Amino acid sequence: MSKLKQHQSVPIHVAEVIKGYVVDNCMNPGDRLPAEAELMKQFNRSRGTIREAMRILEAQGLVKTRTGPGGGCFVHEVSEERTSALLSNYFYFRNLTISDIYQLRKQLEPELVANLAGTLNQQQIQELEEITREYETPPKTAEEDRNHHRSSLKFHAQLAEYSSNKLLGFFVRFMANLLAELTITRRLYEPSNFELWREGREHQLNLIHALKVGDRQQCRQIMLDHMILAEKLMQSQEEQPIQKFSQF
Amino acid sequence: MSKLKQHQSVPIHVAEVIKGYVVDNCMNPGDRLPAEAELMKQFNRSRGTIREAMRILEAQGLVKTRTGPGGGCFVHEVSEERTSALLSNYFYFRNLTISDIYQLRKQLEPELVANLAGTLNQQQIQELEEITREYETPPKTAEEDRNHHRSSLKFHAQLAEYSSNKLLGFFVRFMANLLAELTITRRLYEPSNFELWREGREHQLNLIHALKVGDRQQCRQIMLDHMILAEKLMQSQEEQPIQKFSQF
DNA sequence: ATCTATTTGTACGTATGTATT
DNA sequence: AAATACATACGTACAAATAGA
Repeated sequence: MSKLKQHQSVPIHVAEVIKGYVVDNCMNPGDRLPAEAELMKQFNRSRGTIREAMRILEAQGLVKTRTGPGGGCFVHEVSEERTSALLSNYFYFRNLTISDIYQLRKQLEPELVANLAGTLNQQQIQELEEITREYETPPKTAEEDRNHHRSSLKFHAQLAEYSSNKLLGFFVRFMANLLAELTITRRLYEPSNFELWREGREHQLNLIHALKVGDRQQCRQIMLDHMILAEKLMQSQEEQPIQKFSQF
Repeated sequence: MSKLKQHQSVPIHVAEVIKGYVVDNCMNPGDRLPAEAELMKQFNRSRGTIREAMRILEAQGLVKTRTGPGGGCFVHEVSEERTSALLSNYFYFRNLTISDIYQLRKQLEPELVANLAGTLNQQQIQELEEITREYETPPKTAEEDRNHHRSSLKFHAQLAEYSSNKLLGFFVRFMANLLAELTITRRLYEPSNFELWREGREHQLNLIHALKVGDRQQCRQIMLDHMILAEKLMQSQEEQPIQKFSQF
């Protein structure tokens, strides 16, 4: 078990073994790992080494540490923010384009809302309506346009939240976050684009209605139309690649 | 810049600042970060603290360290394995099911191969054919069946590799890896399932042909059929949630 | 409210390992 | 083969946080 893999630094190895320990013992979020002193004895390593191992696990979001008596290192559910940030970093050097993202959105978001049709409760519908109110008036400035844009993406992230398919939900939210980070000014606030703004908003209102009455096919179609429209809007910008290191 | 966020440990803060430094200076993979001694001076921190910060960045896959003269800490392109492992960890406590994954595969894989139709070169086609040869005879034992299963998933991962859409490619590969980690024995080697094995294999051969001649619609349809078949095969197993901490 | 014990956090010095020149 | 420049690991000391007496 504690055989050291060649050319792998000791802290990394320690971190891996601890990870295995968590899995083997079916530990759950909140459960406490042995204290540093204990681990020093078990691995026969110095404090610094054990601590570096802990930092590795912490960076991966798998544990949280607390000081004080009863403190220590605790198993922790990996947060969505962290995972999302880590995934963004992966794409940092890989130059995604707007069309790459929209190819996926066109596939996944209609599917997501079709699943949601007729399953949302009163409160969830209200939350969606709440968000749409954030952009009920046409944007008049670049600043306002950016806010509208972000709120609109929040609408999609919220839908993803409701999905019972956690994998689908995560992917959809991740893409919405990627787009939100761009904070592109689409110059939608210029008069020529009022019509597009109106159409986009109408889509979302129609979608909410279709979700209420549970019309799967209608949901799917509206979302697809909406994606095509949204892509058109963003494509009007130069096709700049997406590049950003996420902090957390 | 170096204002310390409250309740954020020093190493994490140092790691964040270094990350910002990489972004601000548009550093690329291979570029060298300041040496430990240098960072100790700049941040006015001890060696241990700087090293913990480095461990954090390393765990995120953003840097690699090398010993020796001319060694040090280098910016590194986040590897797919690492990202994939981190993402798996996120889903560790979230109990994904086989159907969750297949809902996505059914949407994404047909789209992926449609894009690939007529774009693959001689060598790429050969690589695919190579993989299919790994399961040209029906499996006779549980062990053989597992290997077939993994090879088949390798076929899908390889297709994803060819996609010009890096986002789509990553998602598809990630799902293939998730399924491969399951190493479920499907008892496909039992006589009753020969027919299903034959059908699945035929799909892949037909797909290669359709890719060659560049029939987008055909590619899409074959892959969809294949996904439906594959799901049926896996669903014949009890619907166990997917739970595994990825090592790397 | 204060003190005390526990546990992590930070710092420093030193010795050793390792790859390049 | 030796010198060099760097990372790796250890041990100790003390600081900070927190829970409980």
